[in-house]
Amino acid sequence: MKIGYPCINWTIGCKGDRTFRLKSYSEERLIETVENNLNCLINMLNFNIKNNLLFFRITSDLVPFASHPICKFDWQNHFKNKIQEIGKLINKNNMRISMHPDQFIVLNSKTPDVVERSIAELYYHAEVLDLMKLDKTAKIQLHAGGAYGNKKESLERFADNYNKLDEKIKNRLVIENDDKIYSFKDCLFLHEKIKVPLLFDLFHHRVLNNKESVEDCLEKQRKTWEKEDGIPLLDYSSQKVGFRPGSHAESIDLKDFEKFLNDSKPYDFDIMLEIKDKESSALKAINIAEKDKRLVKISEQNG
DNA sequence: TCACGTCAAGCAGAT
DNA sequence: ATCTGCTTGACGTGA
Repeated sequence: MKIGYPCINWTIGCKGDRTFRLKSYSEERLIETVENNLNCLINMLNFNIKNNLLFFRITSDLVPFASHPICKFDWQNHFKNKIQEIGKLINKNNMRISMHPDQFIVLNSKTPDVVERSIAELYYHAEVLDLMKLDKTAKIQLHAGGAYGNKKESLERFADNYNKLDEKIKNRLVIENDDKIYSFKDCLFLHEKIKVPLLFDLFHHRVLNNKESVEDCLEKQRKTWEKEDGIPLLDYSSQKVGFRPGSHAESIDLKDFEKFLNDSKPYDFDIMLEIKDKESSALKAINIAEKDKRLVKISEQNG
Protein backbone atom coordinates (compact mmCIF):
# COMPACT_ATOMS: atom_id res chain seq x y z
CA MET A 1 0.00 0.00 0.00
CA LYS A 2 1.18 3.45 -0.97
CA ILE A 3 -0.63 6.69 -0.24
CA GLY A 4 -0.73 9.85 -2.29
CA TYR A 5 -2.56 12.98 -3.37
CA PRO A 6 -3.43 14.44 -6.78
CA CYS A 7 -1.57 16.88 -8.97
CA ILE A 8 -0.64 19.81 -6.79
CA ASN A 9 1.16 20.60 -3.57
CA TRP A 10 0.31 23.71 -1.57
CA THR A 11 3.40 23.58 0.66
CA ILE A 12 6.26 24.07 -1.76
CA GLY A 13 4.93 27.13 -3.57
CA CYS A 14 5.16 25.62 -7.04
CA LYS A 15 2.31 23.57 -8.43
CA GLY A 16 3.38 22.34 -11.83
CA ASP A 17 0.02 22.87 -13.49
CA ARG A 18 0.64 26.28 -15.00
CA THR A 19 -1.11 26.94 -18.27
CA PHE A 20 -2.12 29.89 -20.39
CA ARG A 21 -4.87 31.01 -22.72
CA LEU A 22 -5.16 29.48 -26.16
CA LYS A 23 -5.10 33.00 -27.56
CA SER A 24 -1.64 33.60 -26.17
CA TYR A 25 -0.22 30.34 -27.53
CA SER A 26 3.31 30.50 -28.81
CA GLU A 27 6.15 28.02 -28.94
CA GLU A 28 8.15 30.16 -26.52
CA ARG A 29 5.26 30.31 -24.09
CA LEU A 30 4.78 26.56 -24.29
CA ILE A 31 8.46 25.83 -23.68
CA GLU A 32 8.64 28.22 -20.76
CA THR A 33 5.49 26.78 -19.17
CA VAL A 34 6.44 23.14 -19.59
CA GLU A 35 9.93 23.87 -18.26
CA ASN A 36 8.31 25.34 -15.14
CA ASN A 37 5.86 22.47 -14.78
CA LEU A 38 8.51 19.76 -15.08
CA ASN A 39 10.72 21.48 -12.51
CA CYS A 40 7.79 21.78 -10.14
CA LEU A 41 6.98 18.12 -10.67
CA ILE A 42 10.52 17.23 -9.60
CA ASN A 43 10.12 19.39 -6.48
CA MET A 44 6.81 17.74 -5.60
CA LEU A 45 8.23 14.25 -6.13
CA ASN A 46 11.17 15.05 -3.85
CA PHE A 47 8.78 16.36 -1.20
CA ASN A 48 6.78 13.15 -1.53
CA ILE A 49 9.83 10.91 -1.27
CA LYS A 50 10.94 12.73 1.85
CA ASN A 51 7.50 12.18 3.37
CA ASN A 52 6.93 8.60 2.31
CA LEU A 53 4.09 9.60 -0.04
CA LEU A 54 4.86 7.10 -2.77
CA PHE A 55 1.76 7.49 -4.91
CA PHE A 56 1.21 10.60 -7.00
CA ARG A 57 -1.15 11.79 -9.72
CA ILE A 58 0.55 13.85 -12.40
CA THR A 59 -1.54 16.76 -13.66
CA SER A 60 -3.01 16.66 -17.15
CA ASP A 61 -1.84 20.27 -17.52
CA LEU A 62 1.82 19.22 -17.53
CA VAL A 63 2.05 20.06 -21.24
CA PRO A 64 -0.74 22.55 -22.01
CA PHE A 65 -2.47 22.09 -25.38
CA ALA A 66 -0.42 18.94 -26.07
CA SER A 67 -3.33 17.31 -27.88
CA HIS A 68 -4.70 20.50 -29.40
CA PRO A 69 -4.23 21.05 -33.16
CA ILE A 70 -2.51 24.34 -32.42
CA CYS A 71 0.44 22.48 -30.93
CA LYS A 72 2.92 21.52 -33.64
CA PHE A 73 5.87 21.60 -31.31
CA ASP A 74 7.88 18.43 -30.73
CA TRP A 75 7.77 18.71 -26.94
CA GLN A 76 8.45 14.98 -26.62
CA ASN A 77 11.90 15.40 -28.09
CA HIS A 78 12.63 18.83 -26.68
CA PHE A 79 11.97 17.72 -23.08
CA LYS A 80 13.11 14.13 -23.49
CA ASN A 81 16.03 14.37 -21.08
CA LYS A 82 14.13 16.12 -18.34
CA ILE A 83 11.15 13.77 -18.61
CA GLN A 84 13.47 10.76 -18.49
CA GLU A 85 15.17 12.23 -15.44
CA ILE A 86 11.77 12.42 -13.76
CA GLY A 87 11.07 8.83 -14.75
CA LYS A 88 14.34 7.72 -13.18
CA LEU A 89 13.48 9.52 -9.95
CA ILE A 90 10.11 7.75 -9.89
CA ASN A 91 11.52 4.33 -10.72
CA LYS A 92 14.46 4.61 -8.35
CA ASN A 93 12.11 5.30 -5.45
CA ASN A 94 9.55 2.74 -6.59
CA MET A 95 6.76 5.30 -6.70
CA ARG A 96 3.31 4.60 -8.14
CA ILE A 97 2.01 7.10 -10.71
CA SER A 98 -1.42 7.82 -12.14
CA MET A 99 -3.01 10.43 -14.38
CA HIS A 100 -6.65 11.47 -14.68
CA PRO A 101 -7.76 13.16 -17.92
CA ASP A 102 -10.52 15.62 -17.17
CA GLN A 103 -14.21 15.76 -17.87
CA PHE A 104 -13.92 16.60 -21.55
CA ILE A 105 -12.49 13.20 -22.33
CA VAL A 106 -15.50 11.08 -23.28
CA LEU A 107 -14.71 7.87 -25.08
CA ASN A 108 -18.36 6.90 -25.55
CA SER A 109 -19.62 10.23 -26.86
CA LYS A 110 -22.12 10.17 -29.71
CA THR A 111 -20.14 12.95 -31.37
CA PRO A 112 -17.30 11.40 -33.41
CA ASP A 113 -15.27 14.58 -33.08
CA VAL A 114 -15.42 14.38 -29.28
CA VAL A 115 -14.25 10.76 -29.40
CA GLU A 116 -11.41 11.66 -31.73
CA ARG A 117 -10.20 14.51 -29.52
CA SER A 118 -10.56 12.31 -26.46
CA ILE A 119 -8.32 9.68 -28.03
CA ALA A 120 -5.74 12.35 -28.88
CA GLU A 121 -5.75 13.49 -25.26
CA LEU A 122 -5.42 9.90 -24.00
CA TYR A 123 -2.51 9.43 -26.37
CA TYR A 124 -0.81 12.48 -24.89
CA HIS A 125 -1.23 11.08 -21.37
CA ALA A 126 0.21 7.72 -22.43
CA GLU A 127 3.11 9.46 -24.10
CA VAL A 128 4.09 11.29 -20.92
CA LEU A 129 4.20 8.02 -18.99
CA ASP A 130 5.98 6.18 -21.80
CA LEU A 131 8.65 8.88 -22.09
CA MET A 132 9.28 8.45 -18.35
CA LYS A 133 9.81 4.75 -19.07
CA LEU A 134 7.31 3.74 -16.41
CA ASP A 135 6.00 0.19 -16.49
CA LYS A 136 2.36 -0.88 -16.91
CA THR A 137 1.57 -0.10 -13.26
CA ALA A 138 1.42 3.62 -14.12
CA LYS A 139 -2.22 4.11 -15.03
CA ILE A 140 -4.55 6.58 -16.72
CA GLN A 141 -7.91 6.61 -14.97
CA LEU A 142 -11.09 7.55 -16.80
CA HIS A 143 -14.82 7.45 -16.16
CA ALA A 144 -17.02 5.45 -18.50
CA GLY A 145 -18.57 8.64 -19.91
CA GLY A 146 -22.10 9.84 -20.60
CA ALA A 147 -25.36 7.88 -20.46
CA TYR A 148 -27.23 9.45 -23.39
CA GLY A 149 -30.47 8.01 -22.06
CA ASN A 150 -29.35 4.39 -22.47
CA LYS A 151 -26.56 3.18 -20.23
CA LYS A 152 -26.22 -0.29 -21.70
CA GLU A 153 -25.95 0.99 -25.24
CA SER A 154 -23.51 3.67 -24.11
CA LEU A 155 -21.30 1.09 -22.38
CA GLU A 156 -21.29 -0.99 -25.55
CA ARG A 157 -20.22 2.07 -27.50
CA PHE A 158 -17.43 2.54 -24.97
CA ALA A 159 -16.34 -1.05 -25.52
CA ASP A 160 -16.36 -0.65 -29.31
CA ASN A 161 -14.23 2.47 -29.13
CA TYR A 162 -11.92 0.91 -26.56
CA ASN A 163 -11.23 -2.03 -28.83
CA LYS A 164 -10.00 0.34 -31.53
CA LEU A 165 -7.50 2.08 -29.25
CA ASP A 166 -3.75 1.97 -29.69
CA GLU A 167 -1.96 -0.52 -27.40
CA LYS A 168 -0.04 2.42 -25.99
CA ILE A 169 -3.29 3.64 -24.43
CA LYS A 170 -4.77 0.22 -23.60
CA ASN A 171 -1.66 -0.63 -21.59
CA ARG A 172 -2.52 2.12 -19.16
CA LEU A 173 -6.24 2.81 -19.21
CA VAL A 174 -8.30 1.86 -16.17
CA ILE A 175 -11.97 2.67 -15.56
CA GLU A 176 -13.30 4.33 -12.43
CA ASN A 177 -16.85 4.24 -11.04
CA ASP A 178 -18.43 7.71 -10.83
CA ASP A 179 -21.01 9.20 -8.47
CA LYS A 180 -23.75 10.01 -10.99
CA ILE A 181 -24.03 7.53 -13.83
CA TYR A 182 -21.83 4.45 -13.83
CA SER A 183 -21.64 2.56 -10.55
CA PHE A 184 -19.00 -0.02 -9.76
CA LYS A 185 -21.43 -2.71 -10.94
CA ASP A 186 -21.75 -0.95 -14.32
CA CYS A 187 -17.97 -0.85 -14.55
CA LEU A 188 -17.84 -4.59 -13.88
CA PHE A 189 -20.11 -5.09 -16.88
CA LEU A 190 -17.59 -3.14 -18.91
CA HIS A 191 -14.73 -5.21 -17.52
CA GLU A 192 -16.45 -8.40 -18.61
CA LYS A 193 -16.60 -7.09 -22.15
CA ILE A 194 -13.12 -5.62 -22.53
CA LYS A 195 -11.07 -6.86 -19.54
CA VAL A 196 -10.04 -3.34 -18.53
CA PRO A 197 -8.85 -3.03 -14.90
CA LEU A 198 -11.22 -1.15 -12.59
CA LEU A 199 -10.23 1.62 -10.22
CA PHE A 200 -12.51 1.61 -7.17
CA ASP A 201 -13.58 5.03 -5.96
CA LEU A 202 -14.84 4.45 -2.43
CA PHE A 203 -16.47 7.85 -2.07
CA HIS A 204 -18.30 7.63 -5.40
CA HIS A 205 -19.42 4.17 -4.37
CA ARG A 206 -20.89 5.55 -1.17
CA VAL A 207 -22.89 8.05 -3.25
CA LEU A 208 -23.92 5.68 -6.07
CA ASN A 209 -24.10 1.91 -5.55
CA ASN A 210 -26.19 -1.21 -5.87
CA LYS A 211 -26.08 -2.05 -2.18
CA GLU A 212 -22.94 -4.17 -2.48
CA SER A 213 -20.57 -4.11 0.47
CA VAL A 214 -17.19 -2.43 0.11
CA GLU A 215 -15.56 -5.78 0.78
CA ASP A 216 -17.49 -7.33 -2.10
CA CYS A 217 -16.29 -4.55 -4.42
CA LEU A 218 -12.67 -4.90 -3.30
CA GLU A 219 -12.83 -8.64 -3.94
CA LYS A 220 -14.26 -8.14 -7.42
CA GLN A 221 -11.93 -5.26 -8.19
CA ARG A 222 -8.84 -7.28 -7.31
CA LYS A 223 -9.68 -9.80 -10.01
CA THR A 224 -9.75 -7.14 -12.72
CA TRP A 225 -6.02 -6.38 -12.31
CA GLU A 226 -3.37 -8.57 -13.94
CA LYS A 227 0.01 -8.98 -12.27
CA GLU A 228 1.76 -6.53 -14.60
CA ASP A 229 -0.88 -3.86 -13.83
CA GLY A 230 0.37 -3.72 -10.24
CA ILE A 231 -1.86 -3.81 -7.17
CA PRO A 232 -5.28 -2.14 -7.60
CA LEU A 233 -5.74 1.60 -7.29
CA LEU A 234 -8.32 3.17 -5.02
CA ASP A 235 -9.62 6.74 -4.72
CA TYR A 236 -10.55 7.81 -1.22
CA SER A 237 -12.46 10.90 -0.11
CA SER A 238 -15.11 11.88 2.36
CA GLN A 239 -18.23 14.00 2.29
CA LYS A 240 -18.03 17.75 2.87
CA VAL A 241 -20.53 18.11 5.69
CA GLY A 242 -23.55 20.25 4.80
CA PHE A 243 -22.88 20.20 1.04
CA ARG A 244 -24.47 18.18 -1.75
CA PRO A 245 -23.74 14.42 -1.72
CA GLY A 246 -20.50 13.87 -3.59
CA SER A 247 -18.90 17.15 -2.54
CA HIS A 248 -15.31 16.52 -1.49
CA ALA A 249 -14.20 17.32 2.05
CA GLU A 250 -11.71 20.09 2.74
CA SER A 251 -9.62 17.85 4.95
CA ILE A 252 -9.46 14.17 5.73
CA ASP A 253 -11.85 12.53 8.20
CA LEU A 254 -9.24 10.58 10.11
CA LYS A 255 -11.65 8.37 11.99
CA ASP A 256 -13.35 7.29 8.79
CA PHE A 257 -10.00 6.70 7.13
CA GLU A 258 -8.71 4.59 9.99
CA LYS A 259 -11.90 2.59 10.02
CA PHE A 260 -11.60 1.97 6.29
CA LEU A 261 -8.02 0.76 6.71
CA ASN A 262 -9.16 -1.69 9.35
CA ASP A 263 -12.25 -2.83 7.47
CA SER A 264 -10.41 -3.34 4.18
CA LYS A 265 -7.96 -5.95 5.45
CA PRO A 266 -6.73 -8.21 3.88
CA TYR A 267 -7.00 -6.36 0.58
CA ASP A 268 -4.01 -4.40 -0.65
CA PHE A 269 -4.18 -1.35 -2.94
CA ASP A 270 -2.64 2.09 -3.43
CA ILE A 271 -4.76 4.96 -2.13
CA MET A 272 -5.24 8.34 -3.79
CA LEU A 273 -6.65 10.88 -1.34
CA GLU A 274 -8.95 13.19 -3.26
CA ILE A 275 -9.12 15.77 -0.50
CA LYS A 276 -8.97 19.47 -1.19
CA ASP A 277 -6.08 20.32 1.11
CA LYS A 278 -3.88 17.81 -0.72
CA GLU A 279 -0.55 16.94 0.93
CA SER A 280 -1.74 18.24 4.29
CA SER A 281 -4.28 15.43 4.61
CA ALA A 282 -1.93 12.96 2.95
CA LEU A 283 0.65 13.55 5.69
CA LYS A 284 -1.99 12.87 8.36
CA ALA A 285 -3.08 9.73 6.52
CA ILE A 286 0.49 8.45 6.35
CA ASN A 287 0.78 8.87 10.10
CA ILE A 288 -2.23 6.66 10.63
CA ALA A 289 -1.26 4.13 7.98
CA GLU A 290 2.18 3.72 9.50
CA LYS A 291 0.60 1.31 11.97
CA ASP A 292 -0.68 -0.74 9.04
CA LYS A 293 1.55 -3.58 7.92
CA ARG A 294 0.46 -3.02 4.32
CA LEU A 295 2.17 0.37 4.03
CA VAL A 296 5.30 0.46 1.84
CA LYS A 297 7.97 2.73 3.29
CA ILE A 298 10.79 4.45 1.48
CA SER A 299 13.50 3.21 3.85
CA GLU A 300 12.50 -0.40 3.36
CA GLN A 301 12.76 -0.13 -0.40
CA ASN A 302 16.20 1.41 -0.51
CA GLY A 303 17.66 -0.76 2.23
C1' DT B 1 -0.99 46.64 -8.58
C1' DC B 2 -5.44 45.04 -8.59
C1' DA B 3 -10.30 43.93 -10.09
C1' DC B 4 -12.83 40.99 -12.50
C1' DG B 5 -14.47 38.74 -16.86
C1' DT B 6 -13.39 34.79 -18.87
C1' DC B 7 -11.04 30.49 -19.95
C1' DA B 8 -10.00 24.15 -25.31
C1' DA B 9 -12.77 20.67 -24.44
C1' DG B 10 -18.70 17.28 -22.22
C1' DC B 11 -22.25 15.91 -19.83
C1' DA B 12 -26.00 15.59 -16.34
C1' DG B 13 -28.87 17.49 -13.02
C1' DA B 14 -30.63 21.41 -10.57
C1' DT B 15 -32.61 25.89 -10.87
C1' DA C 1 -32.30 28.55 -20.91
C1' DT C 2 -28.71 28.93 -17.76
C1' DC C 3 -25.75 27.49 -14.13
C1' DT C 4 -22.80 24.26 -11.49
C1' DG C 5 -19.64 20.57 -10.59
C1' DC C 6 -16.06 17.66 -11.92
C1' DT C 7 -9.60 16.70 -9.33
C1' DT C 8 -8.68 22.88 -9.11
C1' DG C 9 -8.59 28.77 -9.77
C1' DA C 10 -5.82 31.47 -12.37
C1' DC C 11 -4.88 34.08 -16.84
C1' DG C 12 -4.65 38.41 -18.72
C1' DT C 13 -6.81 42.75 -20.06
C1' DG C 14 -7.86 47.24 -18.63
C1' DA C 15 -7.60 50.83 -15.44
